[in-house]
Amino acid sequence: MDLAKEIARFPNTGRFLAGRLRHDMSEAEKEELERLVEQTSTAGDGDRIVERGEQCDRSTLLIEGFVVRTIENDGRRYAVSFHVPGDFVDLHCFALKRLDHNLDCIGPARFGHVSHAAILDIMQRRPHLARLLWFQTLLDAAMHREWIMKLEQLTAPRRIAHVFAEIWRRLEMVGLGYADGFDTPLRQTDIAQMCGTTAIHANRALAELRSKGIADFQRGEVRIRDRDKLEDYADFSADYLYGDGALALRTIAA
Amino acid sequence: MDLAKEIARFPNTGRFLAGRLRHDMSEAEKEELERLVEQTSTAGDGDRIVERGEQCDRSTLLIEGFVVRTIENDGRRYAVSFHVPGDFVDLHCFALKRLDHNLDCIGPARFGHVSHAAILDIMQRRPHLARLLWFQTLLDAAMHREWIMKLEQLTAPRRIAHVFAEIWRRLEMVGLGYADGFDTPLRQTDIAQMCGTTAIHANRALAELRSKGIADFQRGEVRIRDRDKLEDYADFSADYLYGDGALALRTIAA
DNA sequence: CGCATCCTTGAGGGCCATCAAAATGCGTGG
DNA sequence: CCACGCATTTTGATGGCCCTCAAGGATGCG
Repeated sequence: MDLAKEIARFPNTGRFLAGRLRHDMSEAEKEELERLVEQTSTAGDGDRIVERGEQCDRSTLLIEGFVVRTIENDGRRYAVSFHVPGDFVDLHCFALKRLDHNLDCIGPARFGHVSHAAILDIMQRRPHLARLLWFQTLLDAAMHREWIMKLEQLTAPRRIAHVFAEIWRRLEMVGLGYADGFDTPLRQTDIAQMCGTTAIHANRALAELRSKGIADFQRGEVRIRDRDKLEDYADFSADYLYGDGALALRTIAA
Repeated sequence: MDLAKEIARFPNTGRFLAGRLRHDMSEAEKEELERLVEQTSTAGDGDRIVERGEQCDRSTLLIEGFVVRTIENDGRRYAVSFHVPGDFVDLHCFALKRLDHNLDCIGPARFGHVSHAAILDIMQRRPHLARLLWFQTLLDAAMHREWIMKLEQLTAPRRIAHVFAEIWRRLEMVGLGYADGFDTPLRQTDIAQMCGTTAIHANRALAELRSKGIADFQRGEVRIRDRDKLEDYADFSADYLYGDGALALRTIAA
């Protein structure tokens, strides 16, 4: 499957589950999904797309840009996950109705909106596509679990290396990675929030990654010479992303 | 809704979503769910119910006992979540097919088994019930997010207090909590693994909780005098459990 | 060129990991 | 009933990671 062609044919949804189960979608399903996007919108750096507790009757697909999920507490912000283009950032809102967290843009972003009524219709008419949607929400949970282990286990530099390894793989799956790294609007503060540390310590940890030749972060440009070295250092194994590793599945029933 | 009566009428599934959306289930749905359990089984302390990577074609409902989800790394075990009776411990396996983690018993437990074929059938025939199943898998994700924040933010004693607060609330929802605390087969080692610390430090943290009068853990018996004091100390708010807090929903469409 | 934002560096102290060892509780069997 | 072994819990001492307060440099924009 040629990803560039997919994106040309399906400008809003061409990256949905790319590198994962997109190959298991029929032409009809792809067209149906693309039609689900009733409306698109844009937002800028720091904009809040969804606020904790607000009731929603539609879900949001990230078409371009970066989004973080955050929870606020005592005025401090904690990031619990992040999203790349092609992700349905709040599909779980379909069943939860109110979210337990916020969705914030990092850098400019573009979104597609899908009403919950339309998703309900899909569930009944197209169970296979519905199951793929469910799958995507479970991917989020799998990534959460990996983050929990990462936080329980790794030191700050290794956590950052782990985040870099994950971002790089996920961007590659949707055609946005480079051979020697990736670009991101993330600041050091954002990285710190994703790794449960302070911006100051994140800065020192980044310096260490640089001096060890593991990853070079410079104002949003991440350059990595040796992927194995990075992934070894971070104790990273991409299985949990359900791409083509040990846990991958090729098709899904119904 | 009288929980004791529910459990008498539905011995295998009477605790499913109790305290959450069970009130939104029709009689027919409750009966259908109970019938889904084709088989039950028991297991003992330390038994592994599901192993990372193994392919499964049925899902498991925890009827009695405690279960933790673990990921192993370098011979060390990390707990990423836990389950109480009434939880579908591996419902996500329905869409993921292979799990990214293990499911281990803490103490003796009893399980019910539901085939994926039966769930698929439910999706088409009973979309409302299917959506409740989806909801339960998303609850897990919401709890994961809270754990991430907990690990990013709190010191070891506060993390433990947070875990206690969560277990207590969840046991209460399924009729297994007491006015002054709860009982659990968890050992100090298990608590340490859930909080990303060592057994030794967990022991000191538990001593601190005891001396501060926040919680008294003695060989699986947790006694708490003042719930507000505990929850304040742990910075715990039960909203994310989607019980009857700010994020709760009363009914779910379809 | 001034300002805001982001990044970088230094010093002191607290939380927690690690190594080591002792005490407690519990079931088994003599 | 007591001795014994085992798992679990408890205590002590040392050192490292990381938080905090503080201040100085770099970058980009109007």
